[in-house]
Amino acid sequence: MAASVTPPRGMRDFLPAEKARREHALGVIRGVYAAHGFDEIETPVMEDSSRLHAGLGGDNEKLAFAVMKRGLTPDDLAAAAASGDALSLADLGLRYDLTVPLARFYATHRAALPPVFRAIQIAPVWRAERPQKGRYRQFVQCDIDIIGEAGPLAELELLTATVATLDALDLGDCTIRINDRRILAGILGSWGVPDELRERALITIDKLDKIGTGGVAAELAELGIVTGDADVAAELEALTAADWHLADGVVPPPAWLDQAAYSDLLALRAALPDAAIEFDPTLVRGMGYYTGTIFEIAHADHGYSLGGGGRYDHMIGRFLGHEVPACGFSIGFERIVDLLAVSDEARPRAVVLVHDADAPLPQLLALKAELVASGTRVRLERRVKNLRALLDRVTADGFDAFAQVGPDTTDAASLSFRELAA
RNA sequence: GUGGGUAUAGCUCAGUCGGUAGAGCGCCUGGUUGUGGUCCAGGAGGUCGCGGGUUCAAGCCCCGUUACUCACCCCA
Repeated sequence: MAASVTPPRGMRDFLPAEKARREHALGVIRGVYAAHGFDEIETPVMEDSSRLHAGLGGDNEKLAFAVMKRGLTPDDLAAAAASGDALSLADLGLRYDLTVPLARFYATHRAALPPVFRAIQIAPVWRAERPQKGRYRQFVQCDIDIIGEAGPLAELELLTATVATLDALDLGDCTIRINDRRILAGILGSWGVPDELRERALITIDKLDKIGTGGVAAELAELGIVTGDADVAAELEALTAADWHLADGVVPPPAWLDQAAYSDLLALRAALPDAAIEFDPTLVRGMGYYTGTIFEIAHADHGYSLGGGGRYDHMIGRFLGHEVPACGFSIGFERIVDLLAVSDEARPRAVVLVHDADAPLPQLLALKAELVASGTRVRLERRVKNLRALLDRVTADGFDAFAQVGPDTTDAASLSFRELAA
């Protein structure tokens, strides 16, 4: 078997059934997002290499696919080899998320955009990771972002639209975990964690559900992140055991709790009483650019998240020169598409016309044209020895009925359709 | 980047103690069957992922390698 015909590692072809399923889901997501007042945009799959490596992507920057400059000379190669900087051979790269391109897009087009811009981006991104279940090297993200709104209205609209989308997709048992970077900063501050170690500390805290409070405390100590006499394990224990239902809060509030941030989260929760939203003071998001609220979609049946987002008030300033507040929420399309029940959406009747190999082409085309004109989806199939295999296949492909075309068939009315059992 | 598993026909997979390659489905041909969703017979199709080694003999044992896959790290 020739190995050369497989798609690139971690990237996939989609057969008709799977493609249809994906497009259906995308249609639902687009529809809900649009109904909530967001406008879809598109940006190139590549960005300048320097922009992708500006320190905004966290670890994802290391996973970026680079695109080599055209017309490289042996001198260029030698210089790169001498400096050990392979990235100097690249001037472009494939985007590893949709947020960095959006910030660049906004900086470019702000004059043509409303003061508060609500964007939809549904597009593939690329990361050179080792593929595994639920993880690919090319995958689609469905982002909504609100740029130019500093207040909680942005968070509320994003949460509302996302919850409505998950609902419309009929994904059972989803919970949205929320936290605020300011709260995390408060915890780290109370432990005396120096600024330069905070990102690393957050990564460790993020493992809480896997390695437990003791494990996190041990790792923090091991890495030299917490050196003082703070009893990290005990505090984490108390913090995870506390009843955080965002109703009245914990009384009395812990000393490290950022009251302003916490009040904001309480307000969000109160404004969306029907949504399954849970405050989790240990929720961390990998991206370094978040500045305030952070969200993550958890599903009861899966260890990984189905999406996430948060507020990133300083990123656009990196491109624009002055600060513009922004907040976004992303659904990981690949991770939800497999969870969807196959929906029997209303679709046009689809029929198969089985004809003999020597059937006159004008007859077939006329029959097909007549049915197509009436709004029916039509597939022509040449008769085969074993009809069952053919009928099973077209049934699986979603066709509803079939008819045999004979010499006496003059128009669609003279066809005798038999329903295909689903 | 670190581990484990897998690799045999177009597809899904058997292949015993090492003895020259098998099944089902699909495909082709002929027949059968009320314009036929049935059944019967026959046929085509395989460098056993790739490269070494051991052996009289390797799909099977050993070493290497590649791909796929699952998990870790990290992430959606």
